[in-house]
Amino acid sequence: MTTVLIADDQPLQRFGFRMLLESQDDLTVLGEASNGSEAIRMTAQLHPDVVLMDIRMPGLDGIEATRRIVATGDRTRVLILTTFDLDEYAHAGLRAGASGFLIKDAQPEELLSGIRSVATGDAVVAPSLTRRLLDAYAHHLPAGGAAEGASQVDPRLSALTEREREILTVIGKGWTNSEIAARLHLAESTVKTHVGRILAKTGSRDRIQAVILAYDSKLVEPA
Amino acid sequence: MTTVLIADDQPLQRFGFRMLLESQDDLTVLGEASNGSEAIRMTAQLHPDVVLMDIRMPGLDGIEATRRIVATGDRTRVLILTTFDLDEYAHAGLRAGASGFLIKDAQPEELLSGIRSVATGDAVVAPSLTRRLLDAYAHHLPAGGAAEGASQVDPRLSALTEREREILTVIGKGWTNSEIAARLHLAESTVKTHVGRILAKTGSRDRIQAVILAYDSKLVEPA
DNA sequence: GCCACCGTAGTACCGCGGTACCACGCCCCT
DNA sequence: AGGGGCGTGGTACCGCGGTACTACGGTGGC
Repeated sequence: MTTVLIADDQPLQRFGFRMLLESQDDLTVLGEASNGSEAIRMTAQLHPDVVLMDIRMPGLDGIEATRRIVATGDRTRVLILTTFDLDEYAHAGLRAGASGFLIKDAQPEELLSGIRSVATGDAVVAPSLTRRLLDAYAHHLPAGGAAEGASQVDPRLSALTEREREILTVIGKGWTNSEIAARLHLAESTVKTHVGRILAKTGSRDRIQAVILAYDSKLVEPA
Repeated sequence: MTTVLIADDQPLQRFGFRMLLESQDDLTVLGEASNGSEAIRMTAQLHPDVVLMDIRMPGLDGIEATRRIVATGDRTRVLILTTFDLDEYAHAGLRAGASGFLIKDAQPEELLSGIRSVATGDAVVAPSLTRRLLDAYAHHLPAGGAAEGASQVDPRLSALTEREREILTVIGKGWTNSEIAARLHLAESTVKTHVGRILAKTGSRDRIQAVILAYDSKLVEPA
């Protein structure tokens, strides 16, 4: 028997998941959490085999919740379920230690088999994401290494090197590539290389997403 | 007995809706459509009392499907259900003739009562949308002027028209021109015209500066 | 009745941004 | 001595973004 905790801020979505899971003999829903903090608390208390985790939740989001749950060393596995197949999320989610990543745009059967796979220790990634994930990881692996303390660093930035975070900061200030090159005494091609890696690592499709990330992660502060 | 057609491209979402609705004695699900065209065809065939319509669907979207269903003059009512409470959607949806507009971030009871209201000819709008809808419709009358609240609008945004502020908001969310066009039902050239005027009026050299402005002026909030 | 503004839409053009791929020197670790 | 990560730099290509200009229907003001 596999036990599951549902973490999603949308009541209707939770309801659907619960109905689907409980229609299966081998799956039991232990509870429902509507945000990240709740998910962490309930996981510590109920020790489910699998947490079905939504990313977008008020307060503590699914990525951060995943990180903390995985950090406990408990045997609970996290399967992230999101509406969008943005690599940004996939990256951050997998870096956070999730065992799987599926998009909600999936057949019920896929979700069920995903849960069963994750419960037995396997990993699952939505087909539509697999390719891009491989590309991104082939491009460059994490490195990051230490940086354990780091405290309130946004997990999505954790893969970036020192220099890359610097560049991201000025991207967030709206500088163009040529401006960055001039003011940091670099060749524009170097700047492009950095920017490319930043986009790949953070899963941003263009510098605009990176600007938004810089703001959301408080790398740059609103004026 | 109220009959319902579910139109949503996400199988899991449909499953949840179906389970919820069928748990009620007075509601029957006649069928499920996974895109707009299917919704239209099935409506013409099954004549449900209510169509539960998602906006984002591949091919023909929910707005256009709503328009065509309403245009048939049939007594079928459309209740739009969307993930986001963007006013663009609400506007477009209600203009298209929808009888209601709810966000998926709702309690199951709200959805059920919404369906019953719409079936009896009433209209339903999600509480979080009501205010903005009223604001927008008020603007329809006297061209703003008063705007008693006036709130804390950033002076740099004061030259913008209502529509331009809308566009700037989604620019701030990182949408590309083509995404804006698609989701707001505009031609890309129109979007470019708007963007160009926004940049000119705000003194931004590119959309990146506009994104930063949107954050700094609190037009969009950090996640 | 006319004019100004707004929202819509189109065409044509060009440059920056992003990608793909390659390359080299430095430093740290084994 | 090797290897891997990092920062630097280069070339080539292409698509999206932004500009310039035009146009037209609707609405509200005068």
